[in-house]
Amino acid sequence: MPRPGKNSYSDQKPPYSYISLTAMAIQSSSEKMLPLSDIYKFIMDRFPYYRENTQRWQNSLRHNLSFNDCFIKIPRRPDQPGKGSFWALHPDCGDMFENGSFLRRRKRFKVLRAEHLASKNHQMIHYFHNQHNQTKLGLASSEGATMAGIGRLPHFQPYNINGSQSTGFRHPFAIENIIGRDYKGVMAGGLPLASMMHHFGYPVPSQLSNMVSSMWPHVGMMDSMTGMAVPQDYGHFGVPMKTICHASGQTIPAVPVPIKPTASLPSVSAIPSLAVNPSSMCPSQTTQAGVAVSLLAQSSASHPETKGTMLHSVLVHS
DNA sequence: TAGTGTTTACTAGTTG
DNA sequence: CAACTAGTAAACACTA
Repeated sequence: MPRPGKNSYSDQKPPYSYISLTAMAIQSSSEKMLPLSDIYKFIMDRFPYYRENTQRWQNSLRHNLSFNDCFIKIPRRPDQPGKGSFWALHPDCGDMFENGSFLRRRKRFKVLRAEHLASKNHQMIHYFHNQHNQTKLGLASSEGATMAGIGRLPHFQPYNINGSQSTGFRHPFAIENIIGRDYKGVMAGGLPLASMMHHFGYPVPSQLSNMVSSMWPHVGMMDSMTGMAVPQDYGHFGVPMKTICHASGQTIPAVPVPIKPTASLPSVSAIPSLAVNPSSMCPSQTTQAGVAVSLLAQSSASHPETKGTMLHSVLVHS
């Protein structure tokens, strides 16, 4: 990577693959699906590098959308006139990048043929249309998830039901998770940033997020609570950071939980720090964490293999 | 007609 | 070193 301080980084190529960039764009949308033109726009808005050679990278991006099973095409409804379809993330593609590199996945996400047909052409469409309707109706998230049959889909939490990201969960592809993601279980919370930097050849989140904020200041900022980068627009719960938890004026250390499930990972109920004490948290954090833990417990019961992933976004008051 | 979507082919880099 | 992933180019079909 070029050294900071020299010229501007804004026209440097971001350290993300097209898959990452596309996923970020999709995850940034309120309905978790975007038409191609809006994906282009998201990328160009945030990464000046992609304001040039548009034909080249947009062709590549379209290739990725078609080629990779992690993206699903959602046909427009009659009340959504326009060109092209919407693109969304496959619910099960959440941990493709669990090795921490957003340039290269640990494995290509591939759905089984039968699932491919069913899931890409029916179930997902059904879900997204349901989600849209429930968003309009303001149904509770768990209710909506059940109705849409998405409760069976472990990685895909129904964000933005009720018009806000109220569950406290963030899809692993959410831009703030991609940019400011925990690295192989490193605890960002009480560790001096400088000491973390010595451990990895590739930037750990603090490095990466510092780099990102210096290269692309319009993308994100450092989260004072976690040392992780978050976009300027959102905190970890999809609301401006100021509104999250500063009632007492003090910063509350947050402990990102390793995204990768480990053999030693205790059950949710066995994690002392997850025994959330509502009185010790600000209201929004209480609600968010409560819902998160509750959903997590639900999901873990039926999908224990996803526990680690689900835990990733739960911020724990230490 | 421009934008969108699919497919094939190739190169380069990474991983096991 | 084989297998894999990412990026790129290009051809072609479809459609608003």
